Amino acid sequence: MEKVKSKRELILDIAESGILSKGFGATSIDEIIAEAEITKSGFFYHFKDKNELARALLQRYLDTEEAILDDVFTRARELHGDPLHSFLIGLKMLSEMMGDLPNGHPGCLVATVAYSERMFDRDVRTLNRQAILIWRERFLGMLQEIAAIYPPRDGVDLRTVADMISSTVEGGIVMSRAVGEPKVLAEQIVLLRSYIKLLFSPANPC
Amino acid sequence: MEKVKSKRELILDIAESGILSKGFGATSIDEIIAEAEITKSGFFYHFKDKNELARALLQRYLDTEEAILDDVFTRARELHGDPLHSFLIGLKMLSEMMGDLPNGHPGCLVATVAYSERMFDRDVRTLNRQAILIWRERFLGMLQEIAAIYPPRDGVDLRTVADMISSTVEGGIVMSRAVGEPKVLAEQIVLLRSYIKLLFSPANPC
DNA sequence: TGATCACCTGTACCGCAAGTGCAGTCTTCG
DNA sequence: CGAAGACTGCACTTGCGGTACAGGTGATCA
Repeated sequence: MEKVKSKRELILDIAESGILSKGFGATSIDEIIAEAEITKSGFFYHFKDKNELARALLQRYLDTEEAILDDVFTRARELHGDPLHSFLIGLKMLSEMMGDLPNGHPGCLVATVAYSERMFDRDVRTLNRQAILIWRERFLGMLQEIAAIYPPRDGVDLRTVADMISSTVEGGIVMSRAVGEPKVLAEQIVLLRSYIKLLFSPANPC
Repeated sequence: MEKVKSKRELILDIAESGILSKGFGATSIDEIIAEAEITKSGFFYHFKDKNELARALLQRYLDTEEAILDDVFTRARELHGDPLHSFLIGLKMLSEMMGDLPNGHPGCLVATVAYSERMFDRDVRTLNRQAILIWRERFLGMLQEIAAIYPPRDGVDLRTVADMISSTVEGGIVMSRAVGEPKVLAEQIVLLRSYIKLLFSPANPC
């Protein structure tokens, strides 16, 4: 029984892949309903307009991203009790995960929303903003735990470093897509890892 | 005589600000011609379709970006003869420049193209790819010059570090826009600078 | 002077996409 | 049986991208 998947979920799947490859505006409802084998009325039964589709899509996307991050850093912590080392392991796992995607990372909906502000309503934009802030807090918590044991070099603000994690992923995705080299994203995460390592390794004032 | 600006340039200006705030698909030709006070025929006289507008826009954008980078790193080199120090000065200047933009960075057309692949034709996508590769070579050249004097820590590939410069800017822009905090971009460039500094500072094997 | 050209205007039209509205249908479940 | 959930079918509106083509106007140049 593969047919447990509801039409609603099917619409979300089709819309997501369309939006990530073509953008929100270029993914037509006609195209989505053709692939989902439903009618236009069927579409509007589930979503009152395209913005509601965007909202549902973003929410679903953020939920799975959060689950992935939870999983990676929980497993990393199981492999090493030390906060710094487990964080570095987590970043390595993240990098490998990104490198293993056959066609490269499909793109981040957060960036899609960020780059088409006015196409989305307040709700969608707020949801997007909240997601970034949640990532900021997540990574900041981990960094503070690290900093309590390994004092970081002066002059760096931990919140900025926390943002750097998200920023590296977003930037890496843009670069990978623009240049057509999926490996770029993985490389950038490795470089980020190298920075974190340097940042928290004891300064040796020879 | 302010009227030296041709209608063509005016169209490009209006289209650019529209695209950066709403995305390519959401910026209608009707809207552009209304603001430019020309007719639809006038628009299609200059650009045979929307894709040609995109191509011209991207080309113009890339030219000004290149001019800015040239200017910043040339001035930085005049301030300090050493490649590492002048590079660090250049990054600082770049960061300050980004922080000084009153409404934050308006967004990068390269990312817009990267995130709406299928909306643009081959020409536009190739142009976009070339731009990233040019940036890669530019920064790689500077990094090699630095590495010749200050041997970098093992395990880092200079090409990846070169990509990191572009990646940081792209990621920083996405973050700034998504969260509504213009300063994030400037902060991320400062952090990148801090990494470059650590990377090329002599390792002290105490 | 008048011919040419760049740079437009005006009008009419096409097809597609995003909706709106609403009546009807099939299925499932209490 | 009846009600609710998950749709279908169809007709219609608006806006957008684009085409086609017939002009118009001011500057430049032989």
